[in-house]
Amino acid sequence: MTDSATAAAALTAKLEVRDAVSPEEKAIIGRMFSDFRTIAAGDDIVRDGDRPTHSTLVVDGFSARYKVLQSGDRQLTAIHLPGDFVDLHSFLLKEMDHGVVALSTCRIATVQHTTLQHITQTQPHLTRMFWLLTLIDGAIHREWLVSMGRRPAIGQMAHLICELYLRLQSVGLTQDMSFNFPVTQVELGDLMGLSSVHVNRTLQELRASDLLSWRSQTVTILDWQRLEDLAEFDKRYLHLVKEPR
Amino acid sequence: MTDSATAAAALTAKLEVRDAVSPEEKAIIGRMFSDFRTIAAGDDIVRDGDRPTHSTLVVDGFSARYKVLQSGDRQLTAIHLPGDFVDLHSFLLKEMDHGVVALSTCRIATVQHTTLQHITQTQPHLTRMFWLLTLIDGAIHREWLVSMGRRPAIGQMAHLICELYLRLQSVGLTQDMSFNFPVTQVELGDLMGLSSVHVNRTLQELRASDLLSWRSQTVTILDWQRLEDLAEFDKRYLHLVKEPR
DNA sequence: CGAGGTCTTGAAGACGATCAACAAACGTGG
DNA sequence: CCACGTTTGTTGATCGTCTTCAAGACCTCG
Repeated sequence: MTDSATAAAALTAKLEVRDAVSPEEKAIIGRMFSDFRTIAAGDDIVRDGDRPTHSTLVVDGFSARYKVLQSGDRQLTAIHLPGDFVDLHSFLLKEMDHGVVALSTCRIATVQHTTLQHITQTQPHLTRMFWLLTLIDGAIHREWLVSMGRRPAIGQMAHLICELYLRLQSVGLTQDMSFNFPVTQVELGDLMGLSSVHVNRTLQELRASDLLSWRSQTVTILDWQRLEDLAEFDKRYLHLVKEPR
Repeated sequence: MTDSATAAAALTAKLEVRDAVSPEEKAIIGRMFSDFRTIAAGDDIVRDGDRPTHSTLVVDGFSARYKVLQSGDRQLTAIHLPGDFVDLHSFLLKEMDHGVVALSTCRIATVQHTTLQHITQTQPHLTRMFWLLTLIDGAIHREWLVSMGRRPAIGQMAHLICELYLRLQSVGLTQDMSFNFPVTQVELGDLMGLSSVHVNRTLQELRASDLLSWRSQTVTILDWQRLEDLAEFDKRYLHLVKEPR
């Protein structure tokens, strides 16, 4: 499969979970990506303050949005899986107000903003689908706010695992109850607003309760029901429902 | 001024901060609202689980998005000022994954989703402006994630005050360095993921440092520079820049 | 003037941070 | 394929921020 076809397939898969994608739309998506590149883990995909002329899609690998404070403390505000745009919002926001870092080696593809502009002029339904993608980003942000504000660390961790499992499952990246998740405990801490030491202890608690196992970057959920209960996980916020939009 | 004109003016003001609005677009906005209502403080404007057939704009008053956990703990995930849509996202997300509550008495107006649908079919630029509004919501969510995850309570509080000041100023609702903010300390706690007791002590600290005063719902910023420094506030995330979108 | 809500204060305790050290795993080059 | 260096994970001890609980003061509004 060509790079272009792989990128298109990843995006189309994500869209088709939520609505029908017409042959014409598939053709447009099939032609829209260019500039395929591989980014090393730890490198920036987009930098804070940039004014990109294109938006970037993750074709393979994990990346994250982040902001850094003067103290050096870092907060990751979103995590991107294959098929996710890392900065579709830069099309209209123009200036990046955060960076995007590759958490693992990432294969990426880009769409020119001029192409997106043309789509908004001629493809109302496809425009709404892209708008929808950014709305789901927002819904996830809200759920993370609840996790950070009101869930204890173990509930927050459980919630994150539930979310990742469903998001990965929706794009075919789970095997039974497990998935690959190549992040360190420091990164997990930056994701959840915790110290890496506390992440470590929280994970031990989850393992001791036989809720999950996590070895060599593979997470296996051992008891979905109890994990979901612990997290008070309600998947409606992921909007994994296929209907006309 | 009629209800319809007031709603249109509030929305247009917010849009014109970020991009030019054409006469035709103004005319469309002038006709799009209906169903003007007043909501009492504490009442829901939209309920979790609803499938609205319209989106709601706050014309006057303060409201907030929220989720509630089984423990009864509540987290507010966004605050809406006059001119803000509380659920523009329901147009595409379809099902509400959170509630929206009036923090003060609110005057609201609604737009039918069929009207929004028609706009997306015929008004590409206006569609992008509406999309932009939801993207700014997302940018604010991200900044709040940083606040909750990595800022101490006093920095988080300072950051919130800075944000509110600029957002209110951009729609003409500040007087010099002060603004009306009708929320209780319990609600502030729900906003920031803190207990009301800690909110109280944090506010005392801000007052003792002569950074702000807060009496009878009026916040006055006494030293913007030091407040901004304390918050590490960088207003770029509000995207208060007028440019073609 | 009374009543309910809101703010304030104190005391005690929990959750998570920090610091420091060591163990384990990984990957890189020889 | 082993050796070594670096990154990552783990543990213990101590500290600090924020929570909880409880009571009293204040304020607002009917």
